[in-house]
Amino acid sequence: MPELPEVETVKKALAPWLTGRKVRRAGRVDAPEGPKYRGLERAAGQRIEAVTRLGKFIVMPLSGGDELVVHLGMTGVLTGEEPRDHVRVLVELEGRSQSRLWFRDPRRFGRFVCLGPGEREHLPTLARIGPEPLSDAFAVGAFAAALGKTRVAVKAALLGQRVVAGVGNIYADEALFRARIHPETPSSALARGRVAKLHAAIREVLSEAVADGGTTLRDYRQVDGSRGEHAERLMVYGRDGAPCPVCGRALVRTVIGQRGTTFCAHCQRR
DNA sequence: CAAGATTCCTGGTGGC
DNA sequence: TGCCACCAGGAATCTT
Repeated sequence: MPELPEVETVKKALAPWLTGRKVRRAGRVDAPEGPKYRGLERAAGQRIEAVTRLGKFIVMPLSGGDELVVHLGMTGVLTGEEPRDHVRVLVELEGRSQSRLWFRDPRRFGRFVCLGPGEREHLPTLARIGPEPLSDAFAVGAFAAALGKTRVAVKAALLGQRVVAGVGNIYADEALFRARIHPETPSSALARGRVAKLHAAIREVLSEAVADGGTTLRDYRQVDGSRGEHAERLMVYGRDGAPCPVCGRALVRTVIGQRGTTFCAHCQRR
């Protein structure tokens, strides 16, 4: 799924293309009216001042004070080449070259909206997003304090986006494996040393995946259509039944917070 | 408020 | 081009 490394890769490709361009028109294509595509018409006439990322959200501040916000969901793809089907949003830019940005999203779990000042409450997760894991804002002390506030499974806490931004199902499993932490461990039960290991593991896993251009399992693609190469380096995600890379015992699968979870019951302890 | 459950959606998969 | 039930999953929304 598109998580921080995938969205970061997309953002890097979009930034040189879109920054400074003026929106001629933006709107829904093959999609029903609704909160997932709200307010797009308002982007017309405004210049894209920057292409940034907050967790899994792509945020583009506009010259008129609004902002375009995109979440890729599970299957969302941003592209400069016209897709054959499942186009949800089209943004037309002023100028002759590369003047169309398409949002293709077969499953429609993604969002593409234009928000005015103070309207981020329309995206509650964005409004309460946690610190960026690859920035200095992600401090061990604050991470420990946030984890200490709840007894939900540590994996569920990581997926919540409030303790740390941008971690999804793939990298939660990978980080917990590296930190040798059982995914069902109550968040607040983690000793400080283990929190520090998890903090480091999250940063390692995400930065390595960013260097690989993300993880392509099925739908995710870089903006130029190429695959992210991190899939072959995954140690546990999607590998249930395969041998643990460390101890060789079969990796097991369970469900935590309605999410498939793969881990090593021997190496990862509560 | 916290925590868990449900919902959205459709391509891919596996069983028959 | 066989048919079809079932699954995956991020975030919003609903329920407890």
